[in-house]
Amino acid sequence: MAGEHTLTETESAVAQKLNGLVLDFEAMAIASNLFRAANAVRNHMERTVLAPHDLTWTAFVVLWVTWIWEPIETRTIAAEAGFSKATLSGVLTTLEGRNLVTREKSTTDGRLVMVRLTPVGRRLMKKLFPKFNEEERTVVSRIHKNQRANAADMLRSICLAVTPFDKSK
Amino acid sequence: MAGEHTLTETESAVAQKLNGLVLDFEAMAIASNLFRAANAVRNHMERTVLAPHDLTWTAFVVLWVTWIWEPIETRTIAAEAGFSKATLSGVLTTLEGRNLVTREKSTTDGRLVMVRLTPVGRRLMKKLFPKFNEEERTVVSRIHKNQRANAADMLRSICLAVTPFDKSK
DNA sequence: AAATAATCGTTCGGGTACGAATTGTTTCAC
DNA sequence: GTGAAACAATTCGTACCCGAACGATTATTT
Repeated sequence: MAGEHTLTETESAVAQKLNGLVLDFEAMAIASNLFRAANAVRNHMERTVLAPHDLTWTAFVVLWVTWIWEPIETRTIAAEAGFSKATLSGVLTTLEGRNLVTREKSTTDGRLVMVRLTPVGRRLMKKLFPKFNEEERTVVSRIHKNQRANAADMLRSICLAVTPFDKSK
Repeated sequence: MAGEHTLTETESAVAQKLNGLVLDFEAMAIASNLFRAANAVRNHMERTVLAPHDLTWTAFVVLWVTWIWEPIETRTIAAEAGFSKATLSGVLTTLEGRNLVTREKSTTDGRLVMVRLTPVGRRLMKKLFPKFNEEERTVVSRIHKNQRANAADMLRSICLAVTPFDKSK
């Protein structure tokens, strides 16, 4: 993470490549840093909190969402966690094999599948989440306290801007 | 993306799960929104700009870094793009098979591999990047202009906070 | 009631993603 | 100068990750 080239160096290099074209370097910097940050945080979490319990970031997110809202439909987990149903299917199989979650057909609608945590999964989350939140505190530690609400808002604005539906307002 | 539960609902649900424990909900919101945003942006870019050219997000990032700095060492690409050398190896093989990049051993150090764009790759980037930047403009469109520099800084602060070395200052 | 459409979770194929082990190269100690 | 240590990229094994296609179930039409 954190490439060795500075922003200005990159800008002038790009400017040379596309002589005369109008580029929004500020937008470029935000998009680029958004990914550096997300990657850095995920790697940090996996190394410090998740790896000792043999959990990937994605697996943890699925456990977390299920823990909060169980019983929960798979489509809701996917929407809440932010990845596709196809991805979720595989992750659930992994977690099921490790006896952390259970799948069962909905009794009211045969198409739906309800997901729950096993007692083992519930115990794991109760132990893990405080540690996780502790590291989340590290993540934001260099953002001024009075700027943090602002930071969350900005990230929400970015989500809104690229969400397909409801682009108005 | 954009789960159906509001932040406050989530907070009270979590609070119930961990009765009495002190949690930093602001940190939680920032970390969570960071990933929603990063995912949303990547998916948006893949659907609007990249899919027509059969490129994944990662493949595009590799092409971009190479385009700006070629000839470039593989380890530098990985550092600049923010993922592991193991990942890069696979992506380079894919891009090489599509005749978009070339690999060649460094003449001065036999351990290093230098990567370049092929003419085809260079032509692709010259056409693609302006469209990409156009969409980056969409990404930041809902952040107030006078807040954008701030946004980039916050994301950099997050990177710094979780970067293993040089935690001081 | 029987086609038709919509919706759900899964599967499939191709492409990332990582840490650990591996292979090849250079450098360092002596 | 030769063995050891350091370093670079790749390979390996496992686990995501997505869109598209699929089969099963429910809803809608007529």
